[in-house]
Amino acid sequence: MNQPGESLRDRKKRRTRAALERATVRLSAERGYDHVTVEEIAAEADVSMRTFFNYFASKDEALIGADPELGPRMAERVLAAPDGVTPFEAYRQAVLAEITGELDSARDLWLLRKEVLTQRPDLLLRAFASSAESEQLLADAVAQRAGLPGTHAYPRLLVAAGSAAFRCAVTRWAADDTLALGDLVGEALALFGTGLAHVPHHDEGGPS
Amino acid sequence: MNQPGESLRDRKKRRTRAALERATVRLSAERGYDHVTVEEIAAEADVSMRTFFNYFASKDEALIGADPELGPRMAERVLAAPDGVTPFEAYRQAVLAEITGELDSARDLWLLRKEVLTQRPDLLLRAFASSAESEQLLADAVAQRAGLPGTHAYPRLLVAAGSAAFRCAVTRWAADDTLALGDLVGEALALFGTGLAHVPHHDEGGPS
DNA sequence: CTGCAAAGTTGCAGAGACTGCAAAAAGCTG
DNA sequence: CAGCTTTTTGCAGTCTCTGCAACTTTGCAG
Repeated sequence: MNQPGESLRDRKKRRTRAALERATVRLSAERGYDHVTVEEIAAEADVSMRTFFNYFASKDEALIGADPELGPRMAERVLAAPDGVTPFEAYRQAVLAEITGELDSARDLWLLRKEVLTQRPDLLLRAFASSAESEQLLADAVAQRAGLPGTHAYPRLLVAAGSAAFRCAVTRWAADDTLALGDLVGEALALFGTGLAHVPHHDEGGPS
Repeated sequence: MNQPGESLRDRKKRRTRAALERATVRLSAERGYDHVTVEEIAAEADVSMRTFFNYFASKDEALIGADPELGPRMAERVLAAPDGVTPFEAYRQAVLAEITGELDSARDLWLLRKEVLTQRPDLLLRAFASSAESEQLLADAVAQRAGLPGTHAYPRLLVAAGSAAFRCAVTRWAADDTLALGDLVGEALALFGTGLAHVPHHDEGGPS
């Protein structure tokens, strides 16, 4: 009875993961990240502490809601983009799609995360530490699409630029939430696209 | 008797820090990063474990040899560049100067680090996690130089691009050490300078 | 429905990173 | 030497994270 949809098992797993992520974010926003123990998070999600670590390799990962399928999903998106689209553009679309999807389905969580990250900016950087594997995967996809050997700098730089863009965008978003996170990421990627050699004009918040 | 040079205290501190860094790198290269405990590192450097944590906030920091003065030093370099030099160029020079200086004074350590990072690429990413503060400092310097408000994306993106360039360069260097690390960083920064929107030509290893 | 296999959960014991505190040691200065 | 500041150290304790083995839940086929 294993419909393509989801087995009971899969549904439960998804719920547990979501509960743990949610508990981590909520409690951290409430009391501060390091005044919350994994034990408390697990209790809040109604599982044992040991189970927490079956889902997330670290507290950091849980805070950011690390998704093991994100890397593969984005890689697929990059490869699936229509011909004639540049690797940069394909990657850019993949990033933006991922972000709008995330904000669409869990905007409330991101608002709480923003609180936590405002207090502890280093957590954002740390959260990306576990994504080394995903970056590799994505870089390979970009390389394939660009017809470059895996040793070339370009693919790695592009995906590294992507996470840098995301990080900077979140930081700015946290400081001034009148702007949409998606737009900020878009702006950052645009700058990376045209190059940083010259300083961009200083017409902030001008007419759209 | 406090000559502008260095007091005995300062000299000892410097030596202890260097010994800890060196012990961390050497033992990690020898046995693998997580088969080395802080206790062993401290013993190797002839200090107590508690002293290790007076110098480095984490094992990660010790492996990479985190230097508390690096941020300020680079910020100063950026601000001290002659007028007429673009912020990008000033930053680029600061990065390259730092790297050649480092390789000049401790090439052997970097060769060992390369071994460790080949086994555990995620450590490179993690090592940067503690540099959030430094990045902020540097971004402010770049902003000042560029005459931009601290809220602008450009300065943050530039310094983020810098660490991305460094990370990617080290990764490539680890995979193929016929190339000079400094050149790889330079190449990466050049790509960020001209923009990632178009795929660069594929003439690897062509005539210098 | 029943029994079996696969997948997931749990508790436990333990290693090891890291912190706060206060005492001891070492370097500095008059 | 005496007094002061900085550094080192030991110790107790908290917390993250892991391996292991028992136990429970789900999926499935007879």
